[in-house]
Amino acid sequence: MTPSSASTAHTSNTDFYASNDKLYVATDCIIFGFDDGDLKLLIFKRRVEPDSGIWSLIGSFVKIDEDVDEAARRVLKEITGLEEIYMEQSKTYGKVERDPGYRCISVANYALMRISDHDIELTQSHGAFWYTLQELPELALDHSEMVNDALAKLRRRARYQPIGFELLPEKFTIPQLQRLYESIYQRDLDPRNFRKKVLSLKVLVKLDEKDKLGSKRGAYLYRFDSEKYQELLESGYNFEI
Amino acid sequence: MTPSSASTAHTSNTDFYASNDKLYVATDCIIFGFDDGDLKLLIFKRRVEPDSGIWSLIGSFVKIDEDVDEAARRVLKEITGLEEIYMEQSKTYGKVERDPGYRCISVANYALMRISDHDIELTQSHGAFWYTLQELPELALDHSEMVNDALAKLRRRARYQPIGFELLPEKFTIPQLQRLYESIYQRDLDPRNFRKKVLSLKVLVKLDEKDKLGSKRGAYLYRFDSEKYQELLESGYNFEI
DNA sequence: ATAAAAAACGTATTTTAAACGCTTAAAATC
DNA sequence: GATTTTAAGCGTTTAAAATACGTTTTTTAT
Repeated sequence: MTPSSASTAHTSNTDFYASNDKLYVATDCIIFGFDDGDLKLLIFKRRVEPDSGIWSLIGSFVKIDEDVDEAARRVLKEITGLEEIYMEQSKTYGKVERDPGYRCISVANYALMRISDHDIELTQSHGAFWYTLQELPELALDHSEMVNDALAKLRRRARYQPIGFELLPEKFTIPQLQRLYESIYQRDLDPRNFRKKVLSLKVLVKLDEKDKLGSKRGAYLYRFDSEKYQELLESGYNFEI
Repeated sequence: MTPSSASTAHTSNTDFYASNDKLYVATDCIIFGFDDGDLKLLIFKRRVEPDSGIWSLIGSFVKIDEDVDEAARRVLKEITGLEEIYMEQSKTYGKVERDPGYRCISVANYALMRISDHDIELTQSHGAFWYTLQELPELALDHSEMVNDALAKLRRRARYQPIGFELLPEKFTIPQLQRLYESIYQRDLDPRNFRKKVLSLKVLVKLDEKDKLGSKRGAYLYRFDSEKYQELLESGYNFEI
C-alpha cells in the first residue's frame, strides 16, 4: 500500500490526518522476479483514493519505532511470505506534490526474488500480479518513475556485481542465466561468448543433472559456489556482459 | 545543522504527538571540493548536543512545503553562497537509533564543487573547514558512514560518467585532471596512459594558454566541450581509468 | 533415416588496457 | 652560460579482453 492508501498507517486517528502540516515517511517496494525466461515486476491494484483501481507498487508508512529498511522487509513479508529476500535501497522520493493525499516522502527499495519461491495465494489475496517489463501498465503517483530508476540501478549493479543468485532457482542452466541477463538488459547476447564469460568467473559448479525442459538436447544444471560468489561480490569485480 | 540541532524543525505541535513520538525528515550534505591537487570535504564543528564540539556534516530538517532536494540546495546555498552546485542523492539513513535526540531519518546528498568558487567568509562564519580525506576526523552520529558511502558512490560514478566538470576550474591541465582522479581513487595512475585515455574521449578542447604554476615547463590548459561532455554523459559510456 | 533446434566447445580477429621508452621545454644549480 | 632537474607530452610494444563466428553433439520431430 502506498502512503495514500493509508490503511497501514501507524495510526488511524483522523483528527491527526486532518492536520495538514505533517510530514510522513513511507517505503515502496519494487519487487523483481524471474520466471519463464522473463524479468517480472509485482504490482497491485489500488483499492483506495487517489488513483483507486490503478496499478501501483506496494508500500507502507514507516512506523515510529521501526528502521526504514525494517519497514520494507515487513511489507515484503506481508506480501510474499518470505523473510530472506535480497533488498537494496533504490532512491528517496521527496517532492512536495508527489502524493496528492499527504505530504509524504517515500524511500524506495528494490527486491530480487525467485517467483517460484513465494506464497502465490498470499500474493493473490493482496490483489497482486506479476507483469513483464514490456507489458507493464502505467502506475499510480510517481511509481513508474520509481520502477525506471530501480531498473537503471539494477542494470548498473549487474555490471559490477554478479547477479542471479537471488533471481534464479538453486539449480539452473547457463542458457537460463543468459536469459536473465537478456531480460535485464533487454538485448540479445551471444550464447558462446556468454558461456565463456560466466565460466571464466569460476563461481559456477557444474552438476551431473540435466534440465530437459528447456530444450530437446537438455542443458547441464549448475549451482553457484556461494563462497566464491561472495568473494567475487566483495572484490568489486567488473562483470561486463 | 544536523537534525539533532533541531533549530529548524518544521513544526512544534506537541498536542498530538508527545515530542519524541514524532518522525523527522532531515537532509545532510556531503560536500566534496577539489583544490591543491586534493579532494576535500567540508565539515563543521557542532555547537549543539548531542556530540557538541564534534565535527559533523551540514544538514537541516526538511520543511513541510519543500522538496527534499530543495532542502539540500537551501543548505548548500546557506553555507557556500552558491546556487548551481552539482548535487546527487546518495542514500537515506533510517535507523531508529541513528540520532539519539530525535527519531529522524536523513536523506544524504553529495555535492561536487570548485573550492575556489565559494564564499570563504560565509563558510568560515559557519564554523566550516575543508579537510582532505586522509586527515578527516571521526564525525558525529552516522556521518562517517555517510561519507564512506558517498565516496564509494562517487568512485563508482566516476567509472561510468566523466567527472571533473563540477570539480575543476573552467580551465585546467591534464595533469590536474589526473590528480583529481588520483585523489578520488587514492592511487597513482600512469600519466602517459591517462593522457591517452582522456584525449580519446574527445571531450577536451586544447587552449592556446599554458599553466605555468604547476611545473617548470608548464602544461597546456584545456576546457571541456560541454556539448560532447553532455553526450558522453548520456551515452552511459564506461570511463574505466 | 533425416532434418531441425539448441547446447557445448573452439578459434580467429579486433579492441582495449598496461607497461615502458624517449624527447622537449623551462626553471634551478653550478 | 652550460648543465642538471623536473614534469609535460608523444610514441611503441606487449598482454589481455571483447567480439565475431565456425563446428560438433545430442535429442526430438517429421
